[in-house]
Amino acid sequence: MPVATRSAPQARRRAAEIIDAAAAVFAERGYHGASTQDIADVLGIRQASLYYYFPSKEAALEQVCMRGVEGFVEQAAATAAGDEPAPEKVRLLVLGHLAPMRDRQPYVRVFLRDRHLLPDESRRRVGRASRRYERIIQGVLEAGVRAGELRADLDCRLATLALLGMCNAAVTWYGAEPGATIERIAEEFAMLVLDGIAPRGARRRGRS
Amino acid sequence: MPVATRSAPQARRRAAEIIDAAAAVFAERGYHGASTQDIADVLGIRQASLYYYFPSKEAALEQVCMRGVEGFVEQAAATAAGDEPAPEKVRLLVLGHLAPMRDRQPYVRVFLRDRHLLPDESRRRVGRASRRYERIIQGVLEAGVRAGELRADLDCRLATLALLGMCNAAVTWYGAEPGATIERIAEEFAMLVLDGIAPRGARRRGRS
DNA sequence: GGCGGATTCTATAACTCTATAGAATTGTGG
DNA sequence: CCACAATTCTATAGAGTTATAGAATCCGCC
Repeated sequence: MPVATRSAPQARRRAAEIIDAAAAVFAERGYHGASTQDIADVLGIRQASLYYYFPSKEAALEQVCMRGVEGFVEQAAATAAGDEPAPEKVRLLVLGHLAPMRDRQPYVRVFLRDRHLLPDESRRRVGRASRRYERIIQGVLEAGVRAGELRADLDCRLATLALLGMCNAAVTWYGAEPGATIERIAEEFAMLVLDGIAPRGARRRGRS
Repeated sequence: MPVATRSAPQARRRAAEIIDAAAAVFAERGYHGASTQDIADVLGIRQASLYYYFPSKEAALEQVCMRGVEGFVEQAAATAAGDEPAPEKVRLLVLGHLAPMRDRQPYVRVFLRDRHLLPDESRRRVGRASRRYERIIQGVLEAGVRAGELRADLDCRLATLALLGMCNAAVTWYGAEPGATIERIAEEFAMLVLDGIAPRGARRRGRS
């Protein structure tokens, strides 16, 4: 019965190439700035041929965004569940957040910039995932404060937003900053978040 | 000779309203996602009437972006030239960077997201301004390190990028985070950057 | 070698968007 | 109240975009 000419793995690989091209084009020009013609050009096929692989441009964005988020929540949840001290967890969270920017930069970039353009249903779905992710990180910080492993007067909400903003920005310049590997960035960012840029002894907190 | 019917101030005010509308629409939907029709709808006028105020949609983006950057370099240069200690300068830089997000959020938002869509010449101009801004901040950090006011082993380049990323992200959620005024955000972010989130004594640097 | 599904192509409908041309309207200073 | 510049309008050209229909081609397998 199954008379498949091209093998299923072959077909899946081709489908992945199509989405790769879409991700690359969306990442470079933005969803609205990119045309399906641009995607076809990258692949060397005709614009209409794309519609064999996805039913609409929006559906392509959805696939790209889905690959852009995948793994974040799981990785963070695993880190949060570990029994390392909070500072070490923060280190792991930073690295876990930055690593996908090396491994699937275009996908993450599109997700971060254009997820709000998704159709209602999937937008709400990724919205929920994002909020869950934020809450995991914030939870790690709050637990750290309770355990006395992090500063007692920390505003965990703002610290979470700061951490995410700092890391997310990397997607815009990673690859253009010479010498900045993901590991180096992660280490430096973690150190910065944990200890700050002021020297060890000097704490100019309660006004000198 | 000058027979102006509507006074010049009146005309300038109207022109500002037009650009305000463009900024609001670009900020909400992105440059490519927004149509000139959308801008006209906000103003309650016809799409073609906009072209009395700007010669092209691109020119409107240019005006919005220009107002989005204006002041950043000047403010940072003034802070850098002051004689406060480096940590205090960092505090001022953070506040100076965040304040425009309260006072002209749509403009800053459009600038941050869509400046790379500008036509070549103006893109290069704002590119130069951005680089100058980054260099001022990085210069403050480097001077602080040399003066012993900041940690000696700091990577000033990455710290600069971290600081900017952290602050820039605020434009996406400021106004949606209840209770987060610009002053509170600035204070918290400055504290975070300077001292980190780890408690005062605990420095887990040279592995516990 | 040729069958049949998988893949790509041609052609085009239907729509949206920017921008221009020129007419109509508005409102103020003389 | 009128002349005239400033402002807005109607109408539309022209280019580009998404998506569909159906034909053509490809290719592993019998």
